[in-house]
Amino acid sequence: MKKVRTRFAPSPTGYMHIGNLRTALFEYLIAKHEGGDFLLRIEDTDQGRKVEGAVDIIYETMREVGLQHDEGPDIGGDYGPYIQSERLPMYKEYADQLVELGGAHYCFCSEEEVEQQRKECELINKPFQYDDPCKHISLAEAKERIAKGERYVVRQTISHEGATYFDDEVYGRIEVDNDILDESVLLKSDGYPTYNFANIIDDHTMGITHVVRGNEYLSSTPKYNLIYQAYGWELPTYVHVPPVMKDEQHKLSKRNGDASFQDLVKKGYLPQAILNYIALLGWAPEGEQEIFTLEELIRVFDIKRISKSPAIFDLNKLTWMNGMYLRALPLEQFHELALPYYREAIHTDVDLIQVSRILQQRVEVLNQIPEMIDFIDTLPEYDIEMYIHKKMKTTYDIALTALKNAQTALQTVEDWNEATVHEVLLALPARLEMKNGQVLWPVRTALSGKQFTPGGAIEIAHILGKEESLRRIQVGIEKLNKVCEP
RNA sequence: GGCGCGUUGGAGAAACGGUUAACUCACAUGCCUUUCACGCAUGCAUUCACGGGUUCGAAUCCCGUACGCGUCACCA
Repeated sequence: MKKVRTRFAPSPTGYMHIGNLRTALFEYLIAKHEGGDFLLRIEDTDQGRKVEGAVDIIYETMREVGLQHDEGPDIGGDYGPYIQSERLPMYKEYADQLVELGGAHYCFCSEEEVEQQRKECELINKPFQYDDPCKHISLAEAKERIAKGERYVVRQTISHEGATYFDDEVYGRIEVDNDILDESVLLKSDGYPTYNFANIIDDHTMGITHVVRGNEYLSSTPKYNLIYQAYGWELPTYVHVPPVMKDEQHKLSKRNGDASFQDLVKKGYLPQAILNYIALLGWAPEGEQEIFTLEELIRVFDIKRISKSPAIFDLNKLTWMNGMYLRALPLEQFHELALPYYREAIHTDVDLIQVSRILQQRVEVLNQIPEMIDFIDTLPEYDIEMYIHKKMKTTYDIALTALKNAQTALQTVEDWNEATVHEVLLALPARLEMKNGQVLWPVRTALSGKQFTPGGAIEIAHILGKEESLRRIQVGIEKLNKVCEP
């Protein structure tokens, strides 16, 4: 059994697509599940689309999610170079060889001539197939014209007899009649290979055993298999994967403003959570487990369980999963991740590790943090009606009583910490013949001025400190005094 | 339009011809609880796009229809 080799071959466009990242993940998992190699190849033949620093973003992303490649432009390997633009001379050589083998021919037609035929096809609503007069030019004559400096392309030669098929690992046997196959350009007149040709040559010369790619290539794959046949090369195993959609009709794409990997990270999604979530798009594990480490994914991944139908990216579920990851983190690690977000909202001197303690159980996405804790810095303006809570059975009078008693009780606390505050506050309900909520709800409201807060009255009081807590309770008392009869 | 592929609840999905169609997210309700969140529990597809057929029996096999996506570049 040959060693499995897969490749991730992105174009350096400046960001990492979620769909591409998922393809990379599948490629990585397929290789690693079999103990094989995963390589990185940069497809930069489109010079017009080149973006400065884009390659670094690719390295950075792969590093962040832990998809470590075994060979690539940055680390080398036995099959280099791993950047397509550095492999240019090779494609021409292979193209010439293919012509000798009868799998392609030189074509001297102008783009206008091709365009004209395409228009005619469109007019009668026929699928476009270029009927190339150059097919009948003898090889000797063609070489002569090339020698004289005529511009030419190398175009695939396809016999219109019969049918060709291939067996895809996901979609099964795909078969098409040869007479619908267009003879497309392999080597452009500027000497650059077309994408598909470069792919064939690179995949073969790099010993790729499993070609994993989007299912948009499903219908053109038979055509390119003809090239493998002409060279006498062994076909790779094909794994076509279904697309990742943003809704039923549209693929997820950065061009439509959909989130890229780095956008999500910027919002506070963890790379590991993102990776885990996208593994579940178009693939399902055998059991009921959904949270997986990369190691676990490698172990359980199975090509057979890749789905044929498109999967819609659900931010909702990613958010849930991100929360699971956040909660599973050691406190110190969560704290470190949260720190930058604290700085956005908190400028007073509070014990931020205490903030992390109560926040970790409640945050789902890190960028929710500033909004959740803004009350720590300054007590927001709040409506007095917040003191009324049906379930807690509070009224203005009860709230006022609770606050006044809390105030006097808290003033006596010397050593201000959660235990002491807890002790003092929880002594009140019994003494006042109230329910816990009737005391703690008003106190929490006075301390935060918010409907919902991370943590309860005691935790918040601890974080705010004695002085600020008492000040806020006093504010609450004054508010309530206005509506309560003395 | 030709060709290719797909279609299980709002989303991800399981099922591989055989009792009440797993599980997760979302949603709803209840419990827990000082709010929220967590956690726990319950509910949420009499039905698998639709119509035929095969079979004792079909979401699962076959045929057709509809809808969606892809592809038909000297773009990747």
